[in-house]
Amino acid sequence: MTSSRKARLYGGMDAEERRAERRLKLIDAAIDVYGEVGYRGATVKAICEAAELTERYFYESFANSEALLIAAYNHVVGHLHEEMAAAAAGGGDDPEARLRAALTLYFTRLKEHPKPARVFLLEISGISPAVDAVKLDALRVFSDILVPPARDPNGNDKGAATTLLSIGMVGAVISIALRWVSKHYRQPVEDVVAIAASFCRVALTEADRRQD
Amino acid sequence: MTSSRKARLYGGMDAEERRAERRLKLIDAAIDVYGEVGYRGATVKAICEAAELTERYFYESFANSEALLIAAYNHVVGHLHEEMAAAAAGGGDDPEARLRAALTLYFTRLKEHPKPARVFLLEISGISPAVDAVKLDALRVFSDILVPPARDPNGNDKGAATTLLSIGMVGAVISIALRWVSKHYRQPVEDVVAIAASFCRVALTEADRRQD
DNA sequence: CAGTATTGACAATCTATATTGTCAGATAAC
DNA sequence: GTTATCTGACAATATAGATTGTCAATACTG
Repeated sequence: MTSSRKARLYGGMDAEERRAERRLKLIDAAIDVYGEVGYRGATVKAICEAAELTERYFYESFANSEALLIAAYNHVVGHLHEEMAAAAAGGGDDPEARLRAALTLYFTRLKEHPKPARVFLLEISGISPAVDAVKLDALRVFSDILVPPARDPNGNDKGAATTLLSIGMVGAVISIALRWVSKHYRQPVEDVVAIAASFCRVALTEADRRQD
Repeated sequence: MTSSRKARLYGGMDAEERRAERRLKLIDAAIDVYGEVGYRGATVKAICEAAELTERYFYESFANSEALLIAAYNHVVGHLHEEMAAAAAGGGDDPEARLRAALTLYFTRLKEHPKPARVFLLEISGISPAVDAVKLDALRVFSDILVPPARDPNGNDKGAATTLLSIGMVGAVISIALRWVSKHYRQPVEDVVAIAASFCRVALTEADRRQD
């Protein structure tokens, strides 16, 4: 008991730390592999090899492939959203400025990291209900960053029509991103941002109009 | 030779006709099954059972599952696009009227036929490069129906920026449709059309603006 | 009716991968 | 240096479904 209370150290890390490190390596490897061959083409074996770990450690951290996909997605997208939110905050109070700042960051990151880009744009669709739910959640966050939800003075939820506007906006931005990525980043970032912003403006102004 | 020139009739149909009929039954069954369990959840066996045919006939008409998915998709979407084009034509010369007519038809059909809707909205994403290509093609047609491509007086192709506008527009419309379908058609058709149209208007007006 | 083409049911095979299990060697603790 | 823990390689098993093959029953033809 006394000696087993704290796990033996390996490489200066206790059991928990080692586990966490392996988990992270698997997530990184997964992003790499998904980026190469797609989620469906990615085998557990291939991911483990890329992570320089064996299958054993895969099942130590994840119940199955899907769990890893979700973890990888959340890893990438969580980070991205934080950055976007920060960028938006830098735009001050002007909705238009916030929007452009967030979009600029989004498309810049997309261009800097093609493989993660593939994970959260492409690979995440239509895998399973669980994955869809995760994605849906992320898109809501994404939308809220671009165009913060307008609540009426009573603090009520926005209406169904406004939701569809958000959905459409995000759909447009994602589709543009997808195309831009798949065509190897033809246009400069600022051009793409301008085009995406024109769709976001619909959500911005329509939502106002409907609130009168 | 003389007697084998014409195939034996079964049920009043010659070999070719019977083959065509079975093919059609398989496509219909596939749409049904995809609508229930998704493309990935759909086994060859299940589709054959739904079609009241055996696996043999599956491989008679299709090289593999993917081929059937593509056939089913083209079947559904080809028909839809014809109808949309006709509806648009009924809108006369006014781009706005054409747009609304086409969108109204689109969302109306979506509501009338939930299962085919699932096939061409959801099931078609990220299966394989071949399927993606088919989808890409269909979306281009879809886009051209909603907002006919503006060609400059010299008949040149539209620019890359205009392409991204089309992509964004279609992305918005499809996303709205997806949500509307998955939430069981909450809003009336005309409301959804109005929202979708507001995104299409971006492509309409921006394309003009950029052409000056 | 005899003979052949066609069909339907289903078994056999094949492939691919996930998942679990084994074990020898390496590493840290004492 | 001895022992317990941990690690890496890899074998064994399980599953699922596609694809091909067999054969008797059925429907047509002349």
